[in-house]
Order: sequence, then C-alpha cells, then structure tokens
Amino acid sequence: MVIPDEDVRPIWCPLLSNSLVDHIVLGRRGELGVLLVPSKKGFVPDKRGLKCDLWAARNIRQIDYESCKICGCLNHKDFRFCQFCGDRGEDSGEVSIDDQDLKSYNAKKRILYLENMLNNKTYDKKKVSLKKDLESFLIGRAKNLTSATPEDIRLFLIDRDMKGKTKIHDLCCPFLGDKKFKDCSCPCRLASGTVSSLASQLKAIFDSFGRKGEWTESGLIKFGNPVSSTIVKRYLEAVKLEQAVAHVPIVQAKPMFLDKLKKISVYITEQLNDHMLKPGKRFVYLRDRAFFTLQFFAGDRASDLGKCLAQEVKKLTDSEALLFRHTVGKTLGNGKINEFVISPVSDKLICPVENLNQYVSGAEEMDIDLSLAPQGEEELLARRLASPCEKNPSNAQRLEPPLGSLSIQCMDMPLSSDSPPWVCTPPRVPSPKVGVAGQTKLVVDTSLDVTSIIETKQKVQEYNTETILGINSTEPNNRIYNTESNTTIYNTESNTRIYNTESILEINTEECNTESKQEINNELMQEMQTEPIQEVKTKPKSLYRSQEIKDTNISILQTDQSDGEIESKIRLTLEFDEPSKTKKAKLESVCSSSFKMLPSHVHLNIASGSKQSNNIKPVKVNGSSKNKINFIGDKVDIRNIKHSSDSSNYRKIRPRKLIQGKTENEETDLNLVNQEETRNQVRNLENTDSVNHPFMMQGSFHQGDDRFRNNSGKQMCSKFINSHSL
DNA sequence: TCTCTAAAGCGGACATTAAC
DNA sequence: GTTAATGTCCGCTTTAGAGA
Repeated sequence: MVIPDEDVRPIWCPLLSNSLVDHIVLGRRGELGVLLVPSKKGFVPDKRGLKCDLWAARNIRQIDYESCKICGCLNHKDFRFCQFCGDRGEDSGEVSIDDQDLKSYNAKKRILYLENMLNNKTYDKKKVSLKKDLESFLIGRAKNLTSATPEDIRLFLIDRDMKGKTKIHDLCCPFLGDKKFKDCSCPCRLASGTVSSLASQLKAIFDSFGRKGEWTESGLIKFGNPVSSTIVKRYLEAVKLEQAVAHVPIVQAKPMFLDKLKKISVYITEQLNDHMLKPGKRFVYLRDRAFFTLQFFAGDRASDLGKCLAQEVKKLTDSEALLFRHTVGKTLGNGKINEFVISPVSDKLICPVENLNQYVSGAEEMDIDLSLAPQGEEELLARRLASPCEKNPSNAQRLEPPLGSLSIQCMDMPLSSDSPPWVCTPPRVPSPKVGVAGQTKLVVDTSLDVTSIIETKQKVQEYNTETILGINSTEPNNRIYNTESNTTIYNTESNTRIYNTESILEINTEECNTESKQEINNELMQEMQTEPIQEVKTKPKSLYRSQEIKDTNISILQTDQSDGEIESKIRLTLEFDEPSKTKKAKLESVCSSSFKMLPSHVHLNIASGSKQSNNIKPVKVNGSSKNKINFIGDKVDIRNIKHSSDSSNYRKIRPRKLIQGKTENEETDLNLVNQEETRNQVRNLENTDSVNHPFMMQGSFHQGDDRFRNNSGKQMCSKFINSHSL
C-alpha cells in the first residue's frame, strides 16, 4: 500500500499506523522522478516533484470491521463515530473531549476541502497570480495592497500594457488596420478588452482584500477600492478610444452552421464504416459525433455538456426523446439547473438522439460500460464525452485531422452555445376594440385562427396569456407534446422550457379570409402604396435608444439611426463594396439579403419591443378623476398622464435621463397626440405583418434571458436560423 | 503551463403589462 | 392600487479557448 503523507492527515491515519508491520519512504516532498506520469511518449519520470512525502507499507495486519447500523458502511470494530454517515451508534450523547477534537478536525478538513474547491478554479488561480504580480510591483514603489492608490494601479496597468501583443498602428502607418503585420515600429499593447478584464480582476482583488466601495479622496483621507477611481476609469476609456482610432480589429468567434455539422457527421460516419478501425478510435468517433450533434441541437454550452454524467440523461418512457438535467456548469449550480428535452430529428445523420444511442450501444459492444468508471479513473466514462472542448492537456482523445479536407478548419470553435435560439414569438394580435395586444409570449400552436382571435377581446386575452400553452394549468412535471410541430414543452417546478428541434417554424396558419381582416389588409396596402414616406428628421443621436429602429414595416423602412448603428443592431454583413446607398436602401438591402434564408412565412420583427410601449392605447373613459382624459379639440393632452396602472390605459410619459434640462420624452414626444390617427397608425404598422404572418422572430433579446434558456448570444442565433431555414 | 483575448454571464435600473 | 412577471439597456465581472 502506498500512502501519501499530507499536511492534514486523514482521520484513519492512527488506525492505519497501528495496523502496519513495516514501511519505507518512497520519496520526500519535492523529489523528482519518483513517480512515472503518462505522456504521449508513454510513462515518463515526473518532473514536478512530489507534493508530499510518499510512504509504502506492507504486511498489514488484519483489522476487524463492523458495519454501521445506520448506513451499513464498514468501520473499525470499536468505532464510536461512523466514518461515512457520522452516526454515533448507541452513544449516550455526551460530548467528550475526543468528540470535540473529532468535530474540530472534521470541520478543519471540510473547510480545507471547500476552500480548495474554490481556489482550484482557473479564474481564482489567475487572480492569485495577478495578486502576486501586483504586490511585487507595489513593493518596488514602497507600497502594498493597503496603501496602493489609483495612480499605482494606473502605473501597474501601463506596465502590463507594455507586454501586450496587439499592434497599435500609428495613424500614419501604412499598415493601419492590419492586425497580422507586425514588422513596423508601432508599439504592441494589450487589447482594450484585456485591460478592462485586468482592471476587473484587480478590483476583485482589492474587494476581497477588504478595500471595497468607490474610491474617495479628500485631503489626507483616502479609502475605497483604488480601481474604482476616476483615474483608472479614464485610463480604460482612453485605451479603448486609442484602439478604436487605431482601427484595431476585433476578431470574433466563427459560428458553426448546420452544413458544417453535417460535414463532420459525414466524416465521422465514414470513419466508423471502416471495419479495420481500432476500438479505441471507434469509441472516440462515436462519442464525438454524439457530442457535436447533441450540442448543436441542445444549444448547450460545450463545457456544460462535457460535465454531463450518464445518470443525468434519461430516456423518456413514452417517446424517443431524451431528458437532460444539468446541475453543474458555468452558470449552473447554486440552485440553478438546466433541464431540457432533446427530440429526434428526421435526418438520422445529425440526429442527436440517434447518435447518443449509437454511442452507448457502440461502447457496450466494445465492453465499455458507460455507467461505470474505468479502473483508475475517478469520473464516469460519460464525462469523457467532453473531449472536443476539454482543455489541453486532456486525457481524452481528440478528433484527428484531416478535417481540413472537408473544409472544416481546426480553428473553428466548438459550437459555442452561450446563446439561445431566436424563438418564435406569437404575433401581437390586434383588435379594433382593444387596440395593441400585450407583451409577446412564447406560443406553440399548429393552427391559430387569427380571424377568431381578432374578433373578440376574450380571444385576445386567451391568446396573450400563457394559458394557451397550458403551462399554468398543467401540473408540474407533466409533459405537453405537440406532435405535429415536433415540439416539446417540458414543465417542471424549476423551469419551463420550450424545446424545439426541428420544425417550429414550419407551423402554418390558416389563411384569414374574413371581411374585417380583408378590410384591414386592403386599407393597409392602399396606405403603403399611396402614403409618402415620411421625411426622417435629424435629431441628436443621444436622444434615441440604441435599439430603436423607427417604423416596423420593412417595406417602408426609415430610420434615424446611423449606418453603424444599423449594422451593429442587425449584426449581419453589409455589402460594403456596393455603391453607397441611402440609409433606407441599405436597411432594406440588409433585410432582404441577410434574412433571405428564413422561410417565407417567418416575419422578422426588426422593431424593438419597446416600440410597443410608445404606442397610444385606446382611451378607456372609466370616470375616474385620476384617469380623466383631457381633450383639446380632437387631441389628447398627455402631458400629465403618469404611468401608474393599466387603468390609465393610454400613453404614458416615461421619465428618461435629462438632456439639456429636459427629459427625453419632453424633448421627443408630442405633447398633443391625435388619438385616432395615431392609433390607426400603430395598428397598421405594428400588427399588419403579425396578422399576415403567424409568427415572427424576435429581433432583439437579452443575454441570459431565461426565455431563451440560460444563455443568449449571437452564435446560437445564427445557428438556429441556419438550421431552421432548411 | 501561462498569457492574452473574445465572449458572455450577471444584476441593477428603469420601463411596462397582466392579473387580481 | 398592488403585485408579479416581463422587457430593455448597460456596466461590471467571469470564463473559455487559442497560441506562445
């Protein structure tokens, strides 16, 4: 038996010592070459040295064991305290001195264990390293963490800045904007994002050191976090500006689309068809194919999926779908879990369910039991599913080249999925009686009769509440299947997910052919054809929220935003080589070209959601003096109407930041609004496409918005659109 | 293994709506 | 009128992965 002699000796150490007949020292702490460690070249002598003394014992005496009455685990026959469940057996309950020591020991051991759990995280190790650097820098200035000032921090950042690798070309440099060229005399600095990140880490270091709060400096009194000071903030701002001026390009992640997933799957399947393939490689291929396809359709983060254990995956009894339940991950834990259902897709090649099943059955054929950890490994084999994203070095094998032959470059990131699909949202169903419908909700239905919805307020209410999903009325842990759309809603206490795998966008709605609908359409078409496009008023940029794109109808686009804002908003490629276009034409071009892969019945709502809140709702005269509407002629005076409740059922004045002494609303909103005219305008612009097209894509979303699952980001958006445009 | 970097998570502030 | 839930923006903080 080989025993490590650690700083904190285990509780069973005395017991073990008594049972040993003979022992020798194999190596002392720090000694090199005592152990052989695995490497690509086989087992090689350890170059790091032992972390503690290593002993070898032999001739262990027979120890008499006794089972614990509570948990059944084996303990020494004279045990007074079960090593496993803590039961004290038939003890009287009096706390002896020994028990106190034992408690103290156990507490100490547990604290050490918990501390290690935190300190072993990569980020924490990095902070410790940074802290050391900072301290040694401060020593050079005769300072320490207690006495460091904002100026010290700025100098430290400048010191680090000199070690950067990002070329900041001078404006006169011919290589301005060229990231690759590094032979000119322009300086290399840290990228602005890195400096920000560095500052955040420094701030966290000072916070944990006890120097929290804003930096305050008044005469000799100086306290707070020096990183929170204006000096450091201005430094960061200046660095960002400098690099923006120097045209430092920001490299963005390369998304992986469905076509690439298919190529990977084709490649792996071809390899698997080779009967000469060695079992080890076969296992890797099976595992990686399952991983790639699962990650693509689950929208799961690679690292989260990599941490998935076999027992976290359940096969639903009444369908082929799989239920995943992640409890550990980047944002999981702490009471937060990620639970979702993966349904099969028709294309077996990329079907995540099919591929996972093949992985499991293939492993079984190779006598690899996925439910048991292999000898010598602590983790279940299923954990090794993570190989494509595991950090290097990893004991898990990687997918081997030549992926390049299939146009799959190794630089492609694994499917980054800190991101959600763009979900289908229901139309905001309008009604001549109740006006603009409420907030959009997630809706899955195969046949929505828009006509009937429009007709009655009751229908509108039904439509706009979650009752249509049956979520509220459904008992927890019931599944609601919508077989036609191949979409599963899984309702649990912790969260409700709508999981769409394949055809959520292929939902069709009955064509509306009633008179009222037709009338609206006719009016609208007429207006669109005859009404001149309003001239865009030029207003200061700061008056507008960045997400606002005025007007919701793509066919008569107009905007107050600059080209850059439009581009950043839509985040899709513009045709820069084309002759310059007007803003309207450019936006039209973007909308028509970039989204052309969308199915024809999908309407992309590029207007912001907040647009709705700017609309005038129909006036409800309910006699309340507080809600009394002041008419001036045929117009409504909205100046004194405050937002309080729904009873003030018309325009609200939204307090905003002050701009030159006026609120944004005062500056931009009309005080007098033609009630009927505006309502019609709203109805037409806001809802027409919704009526014509049953579903629209939500154009903006919040990162981390739970409606889009835990994560939201552009990678998944692009992926999702791509997969559903087939 | 460490450094650098891009990407994304998180939560506050503010705004809005539905339901009661 | 109150409350819970939803929607949007933004700054701060944390994380993962590439590459030296």
